[in-house]
Amino acid sequence: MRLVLARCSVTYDGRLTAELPSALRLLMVKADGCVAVHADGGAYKPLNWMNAPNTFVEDEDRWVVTNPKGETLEVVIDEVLLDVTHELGEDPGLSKDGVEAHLQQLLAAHPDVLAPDDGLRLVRREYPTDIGPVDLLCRDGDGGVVAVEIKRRGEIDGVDQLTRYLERLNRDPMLAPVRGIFAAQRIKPQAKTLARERGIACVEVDYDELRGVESDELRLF
Amino acid sequence: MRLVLARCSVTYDGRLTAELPSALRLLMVKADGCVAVHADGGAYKPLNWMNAPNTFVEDEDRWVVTNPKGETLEVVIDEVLLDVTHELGEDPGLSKDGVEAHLQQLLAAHPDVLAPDDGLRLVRREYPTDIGPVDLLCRDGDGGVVAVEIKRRGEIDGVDQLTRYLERLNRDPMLAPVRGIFAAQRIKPQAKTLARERGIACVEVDYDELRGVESDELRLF
DNA sequence: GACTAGATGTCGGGG
DNA sequence: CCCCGACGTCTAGTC
Repeated sequence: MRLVLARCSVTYDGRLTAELPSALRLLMVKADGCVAVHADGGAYKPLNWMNAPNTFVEDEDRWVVTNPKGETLEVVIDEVLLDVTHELGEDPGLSKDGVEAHLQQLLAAHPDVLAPDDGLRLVRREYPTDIGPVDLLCRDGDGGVVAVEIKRRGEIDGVDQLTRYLERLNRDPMLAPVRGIFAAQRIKPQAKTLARERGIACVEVDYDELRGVESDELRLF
Repeated sequence: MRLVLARCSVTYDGRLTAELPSALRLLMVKADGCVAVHADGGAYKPLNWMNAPNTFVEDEDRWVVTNPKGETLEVVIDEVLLDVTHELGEDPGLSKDGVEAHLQQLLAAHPDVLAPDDGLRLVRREYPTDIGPVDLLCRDGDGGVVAVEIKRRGEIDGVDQLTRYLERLNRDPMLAPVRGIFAAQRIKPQAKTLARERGIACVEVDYDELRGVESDELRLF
């Protein structure tokens, strides 16, 4: 990784055109060749950047970065305060926990939480349709089919997504009629309203409680 | 801005839980207090980060960053290769051109491009509804109302967005019936299919050609 | 503060 | 390679 603190101006020409007048900034060049131009603020997003793969041509006071898509980043350097290079090596990488996948896993194991009185049983996770997989497909105690869309945060586009799935599923005479459940840790009022209009049930799931149920069960063994 | 190259391990506990085992990384602390942990690859996105505002507590070999939402980033430092601090000052900022706003501007000036035979005239840009503004509202030669949704890239959620607007607009007896046009530089097949099912017209707009029309008109003055 | 829509979104998975 | 959905999305704008 190479770090350069420099007074520089930058132009990007690609998916859009953007310009940065001359100022002090950090130029970061990573081992994979990607380049980022950072100001001293504004979260982690750089002002300008070019992701790998790209070609890097360095002149005395000018960098030209181009990529196969024909985008260009040009840095004109007026003054250099720092220019250091270090090899960091491969990163062992990040392990994550607690995202939507885990919520889906927990609900797949405990579909009853979604509708305590309906006797829901899981048919399949990621049930395929021609427009993508439904998170959970279940049947209730009466044999009725239930499609479940799971989000960490329930917003209006999630309701649209479930609506599209229901539309497809209901064309299958083996499944129809299919009803929908929209499940999330928190569901926004607008999303609830839209769901109600469309006859879709909303369930707000308590993630910590669900993990509690899970660990209770483990404790039984 | 402070730049630290260090062998370190990192944990984040907040919207999710994430861990990074010990390795050489770049720690970047900006003037606004935000912290980013970068590996030597993987585009501009850091492995872990905490955006401002947050509180930063530094020990001999441990950083603890917390924010008002109760999220925590902890960095345990094993070895420091570099630790430099420079004041960069306020950045003059980025100027952009060519995004969706410009496309909307061009189409507002030339709605005829969207349906050459219909005699479209612009009624209003950003026509308000109770769920947000429609990009363009037009009338055709027969007085029929047309709602236009503009995207740089036409995808399925854009069709959903326009569908929601049409639903609202068609409740207004002064406007109904309202038909929809979905305009973008490129429209994905799935989005076209969904639009067709819903009776929404798709128009792929040539941005450069449209700019050409614009400059031709300017030339007439 | 809530809600909406845009982003050079980025990133990862599946066909 | 494109297509698609998730993201600690982030961010700017409106109400």
